[in-house]
Amino acid sequence: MPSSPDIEQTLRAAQLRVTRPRVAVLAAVHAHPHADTQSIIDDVRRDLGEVSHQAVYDVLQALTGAGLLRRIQPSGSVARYEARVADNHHHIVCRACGAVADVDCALGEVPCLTPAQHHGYTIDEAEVIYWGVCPSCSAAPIGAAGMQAHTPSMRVSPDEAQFP
Amino acid sequence: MPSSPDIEQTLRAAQLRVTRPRVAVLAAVHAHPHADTQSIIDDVRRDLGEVSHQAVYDVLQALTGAGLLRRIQPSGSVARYEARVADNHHHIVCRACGAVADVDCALGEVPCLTPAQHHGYTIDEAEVIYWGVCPSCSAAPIGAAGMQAHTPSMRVSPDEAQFP
DNA sequence: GGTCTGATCTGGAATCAGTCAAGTCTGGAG
DNA sequence: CTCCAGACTTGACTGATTCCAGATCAGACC
Repeated sequence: MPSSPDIEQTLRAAQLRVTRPRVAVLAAVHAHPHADTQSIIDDVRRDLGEVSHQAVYDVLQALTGAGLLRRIQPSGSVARYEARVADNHHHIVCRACGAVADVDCALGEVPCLTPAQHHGYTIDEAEVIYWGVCPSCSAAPIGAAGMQAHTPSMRVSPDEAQFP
Repeated sequence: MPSSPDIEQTLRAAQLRVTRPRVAVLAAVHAHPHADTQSIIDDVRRDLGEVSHQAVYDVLQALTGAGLLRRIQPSGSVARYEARVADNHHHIVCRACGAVADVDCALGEVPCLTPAQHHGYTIDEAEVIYWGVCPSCSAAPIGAAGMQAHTPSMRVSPDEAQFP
């Protein structure tokens, strides 16, 4: 996890001004990959005191636009952010609790960008989401029993994404 | 595209009661693959007159649960539905206009369910979204110029998903 | 260090997809 | 034809996200 000076360095390298909310947001995402916006807001406030949600949304958008963060949004979930942007990795999402885990790209470096047909589209990213059930939800089938057969639309509050 | 009796047959086969809203919703999705909820509501109302949005939401959920429809939701887009559920195909989404196109699964039948690591998860579905720019947006770079470098978060109103 | 300027932040309100709850209606089994 | 579980209507609500206008601030230049 990068230190505060590292984070400032990163921001400057991306031609972004260094502000306390930005540093805090970037630190929060580094600390809690796949965190949702509300968790990030909470974490930033724990760090800095009162910060408007608008500031956090703006910062997230700026950092995502600069390529410092990546936004992921599995069906039925709110937007989540992660700081691992260098590689083309994918995600496994638990249908029961919404927990997200990283997976390396199955096919190598920049690989899976060649679909069977491209319909004339210029492809620049392949986003793969594996849906399944995480180990802890498999172990506790009570909670998993009520889940939807297809895409889950319930409010997810995965252990992994909540801050302790 | 199935006729109205075909649709009723399909509903009965899925142990669902045949109601006018259900037939209309199923017909609308067959007619307009990748349509968003609002478009479906509009189409159903054009067909039946006043129908509550709640009814359409309920019907979409029931049909999705019964496996008659598949729900897809690319990041930054609203929920979309399609009636092609038999195979495990994927989608190409245009970053500029949000248009969606189908792609057959690159690896065969039920293939891409084996990620590089599974972290103990039990995988049952792999959802692949290719991000790129569609031919018409490539041809008209004016509109495409302002797009986000990463995931688009603007309100998409793709030609393909709107009804003519 | 002081000043300027454009980017950023604040606070509030608006928007919009989706959900909830309670009452009414109806398809289809008997 | 009757009945009733399931489907639909109505209306309000939630929660995520965006928009706006004015205040503040970081960084560059003097």
